[in-house]
Amino acid sequence: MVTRKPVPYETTLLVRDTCLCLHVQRAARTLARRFDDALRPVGMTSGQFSLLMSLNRPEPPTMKSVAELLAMDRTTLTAALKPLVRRKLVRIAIDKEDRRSRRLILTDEGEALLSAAVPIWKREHAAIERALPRGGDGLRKDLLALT
Amino acid sequence: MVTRKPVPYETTLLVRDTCLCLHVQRAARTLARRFDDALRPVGMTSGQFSLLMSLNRPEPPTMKSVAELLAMDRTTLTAALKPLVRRKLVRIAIDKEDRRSRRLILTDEGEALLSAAVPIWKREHAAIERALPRGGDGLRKDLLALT
DNA sequence: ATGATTTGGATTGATATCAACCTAAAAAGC
DNA sequence: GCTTTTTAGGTTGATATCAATCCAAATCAT
Repeated sequence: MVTRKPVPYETTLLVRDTCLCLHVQRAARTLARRFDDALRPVGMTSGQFSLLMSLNRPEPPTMKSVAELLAMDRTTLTAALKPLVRRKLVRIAIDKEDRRSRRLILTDEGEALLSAAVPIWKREHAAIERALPRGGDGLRKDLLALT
Repeated sequence: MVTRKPVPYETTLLVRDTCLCLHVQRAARTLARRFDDALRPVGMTSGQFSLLMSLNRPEPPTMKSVAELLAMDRTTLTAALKPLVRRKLVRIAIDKEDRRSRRLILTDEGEALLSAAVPIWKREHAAIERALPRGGDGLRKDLLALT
């Protein structure tokens, strides 16, 4: 004889109310949508903003370091770069010192687009911090502890 | 004459250190990977776990209500259901009262798989809460405020 | 009632995500 | 030196994500 409801409903409620993976995914989707909407006028998604911004350094970073910074898989980064390279916002160059590595170079067009996005980010981000009862610092600490 | 570096490096550091969208995305990726790894032995991803668990109710929910609960687009839910329906873990039935709506029904196989996943979730989630300096409550509050 | 609007989903197209597997280059061991 | 191992990325295949668009059913307005 097979048990009909092997998972009690209370467990479902417990997961729904406490699961941090679920809560973080929900917040991630909501925030991404919000920034996607805000950045749409300049033709950029939230993920592309984070990626382009991470390339704005004195020394162009390697793919590995960017993937680690964004906590994403290296192959995800490869895919994410394709539309940016196609739009000539990013250029990929083989590292002179280590020919396995690729340097990710923000082009002038990429810089210009990023520049247009910065005030949008500032406005949106300030609004989000205001919505948090205790500001963003505690949240950032917790999120860093998870990474 | 075109300005060379329209976005100051300090802005990049500010975004990297404070952007909640970025921090939440990073944590979301890291947590998803962690639960994906833990749940792999039972053949389920973290997202599929959340989805299947949300179907374990006395009354099978509609797609709209599940999409809202998970804060995901309705079309994302349509896509996410396909592999689950194919594996016969979920069955989709037209609502009797409103023929536009679909009721998502957890099958016996779905229940069995979910049942196998619950102890894994409990173990993993307890470990994550332990890693948070102030426990998960503050984090959950903040994440809810963002959604 | 009946025509207009709203609502629940599906489809298509683009990007995002990662596992599994592959290649090439650098580093380590001998 | 030369072989083995490690490391940086790429490719493929599957699922995830959402915008834009469409369809059908329910609701609203008159």
